[in-house]
Amino acid sequence: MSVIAVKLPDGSSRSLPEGATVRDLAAAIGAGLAKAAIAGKVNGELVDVYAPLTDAAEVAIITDKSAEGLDIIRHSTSHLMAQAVKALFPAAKVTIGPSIETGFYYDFDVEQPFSPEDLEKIEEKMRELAKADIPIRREQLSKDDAIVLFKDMGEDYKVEIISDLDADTVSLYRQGDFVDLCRGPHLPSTSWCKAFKITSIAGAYWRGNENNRMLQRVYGTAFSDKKELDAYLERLEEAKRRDHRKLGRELDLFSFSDEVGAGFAIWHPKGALLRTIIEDFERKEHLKRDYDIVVGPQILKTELWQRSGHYENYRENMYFTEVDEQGFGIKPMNCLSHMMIYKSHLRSYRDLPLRFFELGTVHRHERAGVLHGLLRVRCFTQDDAHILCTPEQLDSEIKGVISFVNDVMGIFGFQYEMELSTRPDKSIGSDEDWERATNALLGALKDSGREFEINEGDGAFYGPKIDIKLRDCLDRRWQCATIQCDFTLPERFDLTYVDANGERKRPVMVHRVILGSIERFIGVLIEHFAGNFPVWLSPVQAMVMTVTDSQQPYAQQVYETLRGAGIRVQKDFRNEKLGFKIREAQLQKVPYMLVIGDREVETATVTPRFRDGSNLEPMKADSFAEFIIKESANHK
RNA sequence: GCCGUUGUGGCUCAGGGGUAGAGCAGCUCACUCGUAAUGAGCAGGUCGUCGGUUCGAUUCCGACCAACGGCUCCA
Repeated sequence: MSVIAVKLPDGSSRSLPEGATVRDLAAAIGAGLAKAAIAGKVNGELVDVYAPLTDAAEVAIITDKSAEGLDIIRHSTSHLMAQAVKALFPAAKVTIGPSIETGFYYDFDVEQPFSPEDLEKIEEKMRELAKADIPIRREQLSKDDAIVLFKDMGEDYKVEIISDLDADTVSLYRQGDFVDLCRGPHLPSTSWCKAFKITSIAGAYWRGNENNRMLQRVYGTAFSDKKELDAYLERLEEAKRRDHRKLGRELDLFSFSDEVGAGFAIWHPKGALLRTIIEDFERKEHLKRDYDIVVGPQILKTELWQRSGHYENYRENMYFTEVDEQGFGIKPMNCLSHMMIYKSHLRSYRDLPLRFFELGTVHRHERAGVLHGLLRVRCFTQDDAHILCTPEQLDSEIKGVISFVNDVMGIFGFQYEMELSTRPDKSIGSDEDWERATNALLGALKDSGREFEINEGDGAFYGPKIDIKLRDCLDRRWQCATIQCDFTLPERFDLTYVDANGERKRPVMVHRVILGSIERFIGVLIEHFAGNFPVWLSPVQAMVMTVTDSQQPYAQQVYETLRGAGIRVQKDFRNEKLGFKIREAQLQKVPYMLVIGDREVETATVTPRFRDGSNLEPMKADSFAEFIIKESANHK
């Protein structure tokens, strides 16, 4: 019998008998590894443990410790779920079932949508099949044979997928009587699915196209062991506890009302104060960076929207009204008035760049099913700016915005990632303009030295964009900041400036937001801090509370001193037990509580108690005010 | 917009073909109290909206509205 030699990741090589598989290799290295091997990577390609090795191949063993291993576990678990569904509902047609970031899903075409009880049955069946330890084996078939096979089984979707494939042969995976078209690799057998849970069910269009039939998508998650699964489920619970819709109500920040209308938040005093703090911060930061604050109206004539292209491309998202037989569009974006401000003067190249900043409130008619708390609303305020500059200034302006984003994200304590989105199908403007704009963004991204991704066809209709996704403390990503190039609007509005030679030139425009929508940003902020806002953002920074009625006069003095110093302070002089007042302030997540008892009255001090239960040293009320002011200035 | 689930007092939830209950919050009274809930009493709902079935609907049926979980779309 001849012998082959394979190379391992550490550079060493191993001799194996011809026909040896990945599993054999793992066994040759050690019994522990053989037990942990769920797949292999041969010459950079993932394969099953049953895959035979070839001479001189570079081989790595994949275990459940790696991201690739987890991916395979999830993918195989989705197959296990499909097997269970076919066993319980033979009429169900299988479609696709990939692993995703948080687990996996499988889409089924069924006459009757699954009920919660069905899901329980499916999960139970999955356990049963996993326990049976059914081997999962790969088969290779010609395309035509595969089509016949799936046609005979009535799996029309699989037939469609295979027919679209550009290959002569396809691979199948068989586990018991269940067969699925799949590239693989998969786990050695079903018993390797050890820790999984079906999490939810939802409708999903076949191939993601809303004109197609709606399928039933069953979501689940899987991990290499129970402990990690439990940790994930606990994280879901934590996310639920932090849900900004729940905290928004509990902290009395905002609400929604049927009578007001879907997607329109109403801001209660504490929420409105939080907004104001953020908005004041933004004005200050923009003025620091040479932006000009501007303000435009809420509705503008329909003809203006026609001229800008919004009427053509964005009409279905806009609200329209009529006043004195004149049509108006409620603004879904702030750019138009900024354009008109630019046009109000003859501009020189010496004026540029011009940076117009507006905390602009916009209305967008979002489809009913997409609304979600503050994260997706129909009326929101953007920290919007339009930069008008010469083509030569474009690069440095974009870099300036990226650095602005970096500063602000640092202050709020968010990590972030950047993505470049290119020209979509529905768009306006010439190919040359698109290319120029895309290159400008690409150049700035490369210069930033940070990693970024490219989303083909994801740009706005008027230009390419950089999207910035911040990452919260639960590692979730949120789209907030965006930087969008626009060579089209200056053209449509015939914006010009006079260059050094006295010639009329066309400026370039950049739309950009830093926080994006104040609403969405606050939603993210609430969840990120679980409502425990840092002192500089807390709508109520301190609560003065008395032990008994007798301390009221002094407590009132403390309250007035702090109010006078600009501290956001409230008082609780109710005739309640101290424990009760502390509990309430604690639930309201107020950072500092100032308990005023006889001790404080006698020494004319306050003893600040932080919401984590720790105390500061007793101090005079004005020292406490200074302390809060200093903390706030440092964005603590 | 599409699929599924849900809709009972401010909040969390029970109930169910014969015109509704609990806890918390609210109000009143007593207690004057030192770091996460003092006690007692009172009040509060045309059971999401509009139709239909029925002697009778909050309960059954239908439509609409809204919320929730997704899909598609997006700041």
